[in-house]
Amino acid sequence: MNIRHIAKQAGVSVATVSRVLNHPENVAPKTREKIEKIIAETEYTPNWFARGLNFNKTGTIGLMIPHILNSVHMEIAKGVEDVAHQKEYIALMCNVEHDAAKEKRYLDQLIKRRVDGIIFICSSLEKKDFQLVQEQKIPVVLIGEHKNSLGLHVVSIDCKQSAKKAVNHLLESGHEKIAMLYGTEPQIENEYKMAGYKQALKEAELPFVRDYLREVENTIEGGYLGAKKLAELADPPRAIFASSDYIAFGAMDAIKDKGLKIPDDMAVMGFDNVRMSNLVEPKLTTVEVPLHKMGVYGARLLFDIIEGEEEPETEPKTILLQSKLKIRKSSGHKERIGEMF
Amino acid sequence: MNIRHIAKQAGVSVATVSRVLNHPENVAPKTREKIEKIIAETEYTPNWFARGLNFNKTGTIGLMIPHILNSVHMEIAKGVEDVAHQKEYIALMCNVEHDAAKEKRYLDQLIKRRVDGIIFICSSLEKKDFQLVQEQKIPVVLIGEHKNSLGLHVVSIDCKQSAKKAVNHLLESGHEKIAMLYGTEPQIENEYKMAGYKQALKEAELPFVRDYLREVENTIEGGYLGAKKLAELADPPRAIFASSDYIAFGAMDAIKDKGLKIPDDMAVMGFDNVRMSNLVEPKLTTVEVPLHKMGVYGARLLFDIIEGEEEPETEPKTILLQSKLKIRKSSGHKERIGEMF
DNA sequence: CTGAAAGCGCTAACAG
DNA sequence: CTGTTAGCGCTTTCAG
Repeated sequence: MNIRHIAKQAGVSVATVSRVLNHPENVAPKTREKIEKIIAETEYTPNWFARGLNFNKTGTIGLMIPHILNSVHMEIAKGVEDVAHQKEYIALMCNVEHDAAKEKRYLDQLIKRRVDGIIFICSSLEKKDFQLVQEQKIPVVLIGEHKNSLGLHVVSIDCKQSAKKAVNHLLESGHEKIAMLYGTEPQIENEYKMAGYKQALKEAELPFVRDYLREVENTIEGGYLGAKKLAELADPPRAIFASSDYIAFGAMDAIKDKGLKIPDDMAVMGFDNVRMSNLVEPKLTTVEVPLHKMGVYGARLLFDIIEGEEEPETEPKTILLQSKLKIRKSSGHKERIGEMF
Repeated sequence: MNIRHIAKQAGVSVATVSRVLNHPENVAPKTREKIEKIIAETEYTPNWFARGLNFNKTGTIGLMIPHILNSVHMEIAKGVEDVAHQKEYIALMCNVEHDAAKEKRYLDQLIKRRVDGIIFICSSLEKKDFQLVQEQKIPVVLIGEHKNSLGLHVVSIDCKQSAKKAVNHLLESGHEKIAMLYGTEPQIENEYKMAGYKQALKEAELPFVRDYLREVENTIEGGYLGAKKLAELADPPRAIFASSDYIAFGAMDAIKDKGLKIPDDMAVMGFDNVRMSNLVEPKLTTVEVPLHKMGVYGARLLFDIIEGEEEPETEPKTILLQSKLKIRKSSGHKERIGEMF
């Protein structure tokens, strides 16, 4: 069923049918109605490839997701999908699994498929890969901090400041021996969080203890293992700042398994404020990150560029959103203030 | 940069270039190498639309996901993506949000884009929608039980039996007043789970109490609200069987808020065995569902059909996978048996 | 307002 | 082994 069938049935040329599809205003109402009727009856839909061949517009954006089983990333993805769907675009979600090679492979696919734009969530790609995309004039937006973001639009929070805020809260709650469990992935954001941790300690004039800083897999299991090691130290810390809630969940489990009490023996602080963080026991103090909003803002920015509102040569934008402390029981704050801020 | 540029640079015809791309064995080694070199240098990639126009094969499958923030669905999706990626296919993941209209919209898109196959996870579509797809000769696999699956390949567990098994466990643990909280979505599977619940009661010759059966949103919040109502009943149940772990999590939270002890005052049983289910307190007894495996099997089945191993007119297959009880503390089993089975 | 025809980039049958 | 050429289905000038 193609445009010629329709044309024949309507007794017009293919050009006319094409017109009612693309510029209906240039067709006489009578012929237009006739053609529209036939189109409806036959449920004809123009061949997508033929269309793409002419337009080089696909109504598709690419979305790189570090890991589709991590609800932090999926919250962001949901934000992107929400606006994409509303704009009648479709988002090709790519499950990158924190693997630069896989991300690169997906990137090639996306370029090949001529997507109209790409959003990277916490990408692990390097500058030269992004340049590849820019050469193709494909608009790009990064969500999450990135070292190589120069020249690219970015939507993010300030990881370093947020981490600092978190550690400061632990300090204010009376802790001095504070450890940090930071995830291997996403690498760059966690480096910034680590920097925030170190700076907070420094400003408090506390020594930096090498043993208190551990890299772990960014999973519940990673957190479990990391906290276990910390608890087994000769001089164990009294508080743990985890770079993600998942790590914190694992840490809490390990602490309990060691027979220690949270927060009395060891306090825990997470990062992200995923839905489960106030269902574990004790409820987890954490840093609330506006995940969904980041996705929405990122997508809006991308569509502004795609739809040409934004001049392509304009200065790249960096949108920095605010994080907030969510104070709950796990951090052992002195007063019971519920959820501050 | 198109095939003609390459042909010109190599001093050959476009046909020859096309050949080295598609049937390199039919090209003289010398010319082939020359052309391959130029292709590599110029980083030429054939226009995807032009290709699709000729082949009507896209290297893409559609994947309908009820809700991308629900890790149960995403585990399945991950299974699908794993095999798709390995087969060098790309999966268009569609976030349906339990909304039949949105699912239909996505379906139209997928058909328009000529995907090579579609996998539906717990679809809410009706028979006639599936017929639409079958008319287009697009292979389809359903993951999750479905009333209208006749004539379609299905990969699933037996929800009714699994639910029955769950309720039986509660019965064996000494409970008699057992309530059920079932999620609005995915509708059909939950109907089957409910049937299992009813049958288990019947076989135990226990009365069915209308108030003990509540429909709630399939979320933590839904579970919270539902359990709260149950706890406020004049004659409250002593155990709750939830149709999903998320509902169970919410229920546990509500029970605790009411000042009741789990499992002594009220036992809780979930369904799915999501990662968090042994991190809540007490650890949640639940039904383990082989989510990832379901995705893998579904995808394999689909690719068998796509790649023609499976004759299109063959009898539709139904692959039923096994669920298992995961017995933990929340159900209040008499003996401490750890995680049975 | 409508039709004829060129062309988008690629593939494959056909001839050589 | 390679080139010519006719499509694939659609859009869009250009004439009329």
